Amino acid sequence: MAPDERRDAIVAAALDVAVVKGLASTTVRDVAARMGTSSGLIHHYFASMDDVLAAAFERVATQDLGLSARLMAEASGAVDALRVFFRTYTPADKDWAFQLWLDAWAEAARRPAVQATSRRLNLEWQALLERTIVSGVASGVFACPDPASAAWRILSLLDGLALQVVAHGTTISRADVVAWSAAAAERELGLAAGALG
Amino acid sequence: MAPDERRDAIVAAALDVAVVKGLASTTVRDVAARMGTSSGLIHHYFASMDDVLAAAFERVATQDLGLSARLMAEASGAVDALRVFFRTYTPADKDWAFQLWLDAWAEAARRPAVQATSRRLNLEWQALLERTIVSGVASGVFACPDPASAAWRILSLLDGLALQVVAHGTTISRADVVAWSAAAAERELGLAAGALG
DNA sequence: TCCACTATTGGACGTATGCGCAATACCGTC
DNA sequence: GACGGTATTGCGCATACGTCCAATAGTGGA
Repeated sequence: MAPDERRDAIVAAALDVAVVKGLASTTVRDVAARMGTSSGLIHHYFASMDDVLAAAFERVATQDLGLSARLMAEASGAVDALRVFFRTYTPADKDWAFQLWLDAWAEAARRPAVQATSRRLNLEWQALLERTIVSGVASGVFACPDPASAAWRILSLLDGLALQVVAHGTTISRADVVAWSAAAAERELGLAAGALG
Repeated sequence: MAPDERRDAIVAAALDVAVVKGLASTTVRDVAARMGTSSGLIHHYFASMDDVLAAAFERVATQDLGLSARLMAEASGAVDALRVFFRTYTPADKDWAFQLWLDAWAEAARRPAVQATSRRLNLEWQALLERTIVSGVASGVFACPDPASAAWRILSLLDGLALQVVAHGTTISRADVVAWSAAAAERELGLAAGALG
C-alpha cells in the first residue's frame, strides 16, 4: 500500500474506533485491529498516538467545516447563509461528531497535537461566521458593531447548547438548540424575530 | 478512621489527583497513593471508579454552585445578583475547575455516574439563573418572555466561551468571556447596554 | 533476474489498569 | 482481658497500554 494511502487508512480506522470508544480511549491496537494489520505499522507512520488522534479528529472537523462553508457560499445572501449555517452545524444524525469535539476540548489540556488542531478548527469556524456577518453588514441586512465578537458569541452559544444535548441527552432538545441560538443571532444582528427561522 | 471521614478523604484525594491528571486518567492507585493507603481500600467504599470520579466532580461543582447561590442571595436585587453571577462563574484562579467540567462532559458518554452528576449540576445552575430572571421580571427590572430558555442561553454562552479560554488558551481572553456574555444577557433581559458591567 | 528499499510483521518490554479477596490490624463492647 | 466486627492491607489476576525493534515480505527499478 502506498504511504499516502496507508496514512489515510490509519486515520480512517482511528476515526472509526474513536467514534465508538471516544478519542481518549482509542488505542494503537484498536486502530491496527480495525485495519487488520499489526500495531507496529501505526508507529511507522505516526510518531505518537497523540498525532494519530489529532489527525483523526482533524479529518471529521475539516470535512464538516468544508461542507458548511461550501453550502454557505452557495446561499443567496448573508441571511440565507446564516440559515444554512444553523442547519448544517451539528446535524441530528451526527451526534458522534460533536462528541468528538467534546473529547478534543477535554483532551486538549493533555495532548498538544489535539489542542493545536482543535484550536485551529475552532478559529476557522469563527472566521467563517465572521465573514458571513461582515458581508451581511456590508450589504445592509445585518446591523452589528463587532462582527468578530458576535461570531464568537453565536458559535459559543451553539457549542454550549449542543453540549447539553450530546453530553446529557434529555435536558434540552435538539430543536431548542437551533431555535434558541437562531433567536439570539437575530437579536445580535439586528434582525426581526423569526428572520432566521 | 470513621467511614464518613474516610469517604470524604477518598473524594478529596481523588479530586487532588483529578485536578492534575484530569478526571479521565485518575486511577485507583493514584488516589490510594495520594491518601497514603492501599488501593483496595477505595473499593471498600466505592463500588467502581466511576462512582469515585463522579463524587469528586460533584464536590467541586456543588461547592462552586453553593458559593454563587449564597452570594447571589445576598445581592440587592436581581440586577446585582446577575452581576454577582457573572463575577463568580469560572473565576480566574480556578481554571482547573472548568477543566473538570470539560472532562465531565466528555466522560459523560462513557461513565453513567459522571453523566448523572454533570447533568444534575448543570440543571441546578440553570435553575439558579432562571430563578434570578423570574424575580427580576417580577420586580420589573427585567423584560424576558421566557426565563427558562433565557437562562439556558446565558449559561450555555458562558460555557461555550469559557471552553475556548480553558481548552485553547489564547483564542479569546477571560475578560472577553465576561464582557461578551454580560452584553448578551443585557440584550436578553431588556437591559440597557452596560447595565451589567 | 537480482538488488535495494521499505512496508509490514509480531512480539518483547516495562508499566499500567480496575477489581477482588484472603489475611491482618485495630477498636469499641461486654 | 477476650471477642466481634470492620477498617485496612497487600498482593494477585487478567488485561491493557504506548513504544520500540529485529526480522520478513513484497515490490519497483536497474
